[in-house]
Amino acid sequence: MKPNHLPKNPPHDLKQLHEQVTTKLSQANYRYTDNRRRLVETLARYGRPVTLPDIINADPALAQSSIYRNLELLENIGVTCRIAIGSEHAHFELAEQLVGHHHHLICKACGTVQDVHLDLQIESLLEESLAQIASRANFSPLHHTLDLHGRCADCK
Amino acid sequence: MKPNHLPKNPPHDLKQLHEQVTTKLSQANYRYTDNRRRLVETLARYGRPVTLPDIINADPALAQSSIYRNLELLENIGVTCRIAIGSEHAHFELAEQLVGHHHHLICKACGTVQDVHLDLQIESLLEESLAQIASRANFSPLHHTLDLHGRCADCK
DNA sequence: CTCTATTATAAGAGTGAGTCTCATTATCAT
DNA sequence: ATGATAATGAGACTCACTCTTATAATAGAG
Ligand SMILES: [Mn+2]
Ligand SMILES: [Mn+2]
Ligand SMILES: [Zn+2]
Ligand SMILES: [Zn+2]
Repeated sequence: MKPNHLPKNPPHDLKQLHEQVTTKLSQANYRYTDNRRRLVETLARYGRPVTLPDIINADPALAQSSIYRNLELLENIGVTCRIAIGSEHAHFELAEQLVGHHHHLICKACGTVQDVHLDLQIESLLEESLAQIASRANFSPLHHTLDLHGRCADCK
Repeated sequence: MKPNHLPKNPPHDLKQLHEQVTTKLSQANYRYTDNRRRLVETLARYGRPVTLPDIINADPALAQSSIYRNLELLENIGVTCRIAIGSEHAHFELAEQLVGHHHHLICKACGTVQDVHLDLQIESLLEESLAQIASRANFSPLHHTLDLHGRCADCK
């Protein structure tokens, strides 16, 4: 029912990603500066939600304040997404509009987050069930988040 | 964000709740002080995840530092739970050990969080699917979180 | 009931992730 | 080129949360 499953574009296709970001930026009358390009590229290279220190570690030339400013700008036009883990740092990744709907494995030990995809059948059953719950509570649903918490392969 | 309000009628199983908390505290060699009793009671009365200002608003006699300290202590013995919404304040509620497994409706406008229960059949299908995903990623699952984001009845 | 060791409290100082300011720099339009 | 606008980045600042520490409450021994 709900078109929550948008086409997934593999993050290894950097050129196509940059084209999509270019379009979104120009539609909002923003420039695709070198700073922004490197930020998007860093997120794409990681391929999983990362913290601000992760980003600076991958590209130390980027300034903290500029990264935060651009992450907010890019989030507003649907390029990136901020996710709230329990960790002291927020995590950032490419938006589902670009990389498709997915979920997260969150390691309680090292804090790393990994993308995973739910079986399409369960995903749609879940959507249906959540829509029911929402209408019962007179709640307007926008999107859901589903995280699995535990210990990653490296930490167990 | 609109102010939060306590429900008029406290649940009539408060006594049982206090008994359970007493047991957990004494097993860990902690005292069930007046501060801790009032904190647990405030969380029970709200019946949904609340922020620290919410708690102080409901019981202004409680000191901020004591609330934080006791919330951490109570979380360590499985009485309360801290949840990370995107909001500037963390949210706290009674642990699932005490109130059962459930999920959350999160309002993007006013920030309030509401407890909801998923259909048992879908819940077990989901568990199964997540277990598969975890084993495929060599990940040791502990628990999952499922939130529906949107606009609550009051805000839409 | 004292006395004492231990636990809990609370005011305020401290921490740090994230935001804001503003002077400088880059880019675009003419 | 010249002026207008957008973007940058260093550092000041905010504020949710933690830590310190002096005081208060409690349990247990005698
Ligand atoms: Mn999903
Ligand atoms: Mn569930
Ligand atoms: Zn790990
Ligand atoms: Zn609302």
